[in-house]
Amino acid sequence: MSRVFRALADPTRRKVLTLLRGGPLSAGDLASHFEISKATMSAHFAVLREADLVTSSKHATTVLYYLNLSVLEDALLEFARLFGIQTSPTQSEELQ
Amino acid sequence: MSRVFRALADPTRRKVLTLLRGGPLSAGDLASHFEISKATMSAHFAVLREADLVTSSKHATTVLYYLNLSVLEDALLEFARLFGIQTSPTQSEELQ
DNA sequence: ACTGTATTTTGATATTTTGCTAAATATAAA
DNA sequence: TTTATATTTAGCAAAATATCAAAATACAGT
Repeated sequence: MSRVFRALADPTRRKVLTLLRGGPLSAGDLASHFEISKATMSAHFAVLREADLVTSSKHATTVLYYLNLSVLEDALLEFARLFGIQTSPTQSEELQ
Repeated sequence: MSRVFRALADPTRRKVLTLLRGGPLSAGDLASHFEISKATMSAHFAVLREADLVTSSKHATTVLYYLNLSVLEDALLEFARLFGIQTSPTQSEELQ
């Protein structure tokens, strides 16, 4: 929980996540959207991985990053639950 | 946005917010739930105030803290919108 | 005016975060 | 095997954060 919020507290990392909404992107493609060194971007990716907000896979020399939407959804629900804010039921909950 | 997530990244501050769900509490009452100095708690309150997650009012020597639920709700909606996660409409949206 | 209570501010220290450059790693291609 | 490309790791500096004890502030009651 803390790790997810901490990851979301940085605007660069939030933008990375929104870029990944459109589908997986490589580390380099993601980095090209920012004026920040690739080494620093790599550190941001590590924070996102540790929060389990993204996963990665390596193909040849490029590393692809994927958005882990389910962790975001869980964080959102936990957030809502913590403060008694009502949200719509999830699909899996409706199936019960 | 960053300030709200950063404020939520700390477990002490999250617990303060959940304690305030039951209604306003004084700085001292809030502090009594933690094994942390009052000076440090005061710093946590300042972070929550800067994120606009709480407001405060002074009565004589005691400072009362109030949960600002609407800011939490807005943050939750923004969070959901950012990632295209569906939520139920708010009451005010239904009234339009 | 003095005393006691509640809270915040200040000053100090330790840790974490964010950023950089340079070096290391891994892989593909020539 | 050398070279080029993509990415991460290492090492470092500056800024931000978390914590405390002690001092300062604000107010109520005596």
